[in-house]
Amino acid sequence: MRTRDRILETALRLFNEQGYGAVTTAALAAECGIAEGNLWYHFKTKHALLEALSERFAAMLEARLAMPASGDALEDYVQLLAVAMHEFRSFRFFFRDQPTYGEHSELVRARAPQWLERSFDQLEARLVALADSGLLDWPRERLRDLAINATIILRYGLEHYRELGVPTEAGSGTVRRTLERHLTLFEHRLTPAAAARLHGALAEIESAALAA
Amino acid sequence: MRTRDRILETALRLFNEQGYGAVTTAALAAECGIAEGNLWYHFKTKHALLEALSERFAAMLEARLAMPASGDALEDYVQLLAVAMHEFRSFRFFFRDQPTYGEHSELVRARAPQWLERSFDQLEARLVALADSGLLDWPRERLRDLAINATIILRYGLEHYRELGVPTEAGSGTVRRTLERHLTLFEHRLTPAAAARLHGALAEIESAALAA
DNA sequence: GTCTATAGCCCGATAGAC
DNA sequence: GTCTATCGGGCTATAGAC
Repeated sequence: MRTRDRILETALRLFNEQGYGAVTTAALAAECGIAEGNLWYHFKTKHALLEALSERFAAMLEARLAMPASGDALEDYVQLLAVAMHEFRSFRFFFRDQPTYGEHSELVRARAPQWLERSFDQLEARLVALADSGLLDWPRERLRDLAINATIILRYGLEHYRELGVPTEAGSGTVRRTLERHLTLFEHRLTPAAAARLHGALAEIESAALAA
Repeated sequence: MRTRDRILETALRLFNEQGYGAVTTAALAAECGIAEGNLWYHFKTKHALLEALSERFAAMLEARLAMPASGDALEDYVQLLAVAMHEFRSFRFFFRDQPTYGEHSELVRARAPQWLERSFDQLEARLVALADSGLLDWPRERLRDLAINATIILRYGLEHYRELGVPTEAGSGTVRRTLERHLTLFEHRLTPAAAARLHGALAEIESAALAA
């Protein structure tokens, strides 16, 4: 069973780096240090490998969507940001290459709209908690637009820096910069104390991700 | 010379719909109504076809970046939005598929960072004009972050709706919705009159794009 | 479970007649 | 300029020995 897991981990890494279509089964086998034929023993097709990764991806998303709130609105918001940014990087190719024709699992393509809507719900709920705690002053009927904009900024953060020619590996500081800039969306409507606590907490997210 | 142009137009349409890698030269020739061999008379390689499209893309970008300001800050901002949204749709695959390994022209990959920075400059300048006109109340040192966030929201608008499962063809209303939501970024800091004028102007952008 | 060898396919590109 | 015919190569996947 260890070979199968090593294939999955190596495939995920290579897909994240180069994209599903650009990674040949020959290259994958070489990187795993096994013969190409052995690949087909563990996965009948290349697509089956993608489906196996999709299930791990789905599990990670569902775990994040089921994340309980502690009651400390500010802490909960930061926690969601940390988990989400980790998710974007861990399964980067699912987020990045989704549009590319034919490269995606039916599982992901079918559930993506609902996952996205539920992610908006989740982020919006945490923003509502901030507002209800008196830390954020924002008209409630516009909190959803704020949640959607924040999601887009955070989600495409890595690709934004890649296009700028900035290295995006873990520790590059791009996650931190994305998080800081996303605060521009509503920072001026936070209490000064809440804004200060948020800035401090964001600084720790990237280092926490590196330690993990 | 007309066949060459028809190839370019058809290729651009198919690439925008399916991606460069997913469009085979056989499919392209069939869609053009010509033999595949004829393709190689007009373009030595598939990559040369991409380079030819890249030059048109570059020309469109440079034209937008050189767009003069009329002096009416609000009018100029709306005009920039209209041109940019048209650009995103016209050369959608360049924006969408840029990360996909090997699918891009050296020309685009090399110039992308500078184009992006200059686009931020351009948008920031128009926001500064809004602020200087007294229509927008925003701290000047944070206008660049606002410009970057706005660019990301606008640029990934189509892909955001695609992922949600919403049709994104011209006339689908997704451009209008993206423009409206991007106003959430700073609408509350506009004078009421400016906000009203902006909302009215945005409504016309999509219909203008359809007429064009 | 892992290997070697190879089949089968599709794609980009060439050659050369018209 | 446009066509038909075909090649060479790379990729996914299979067959079968060990």
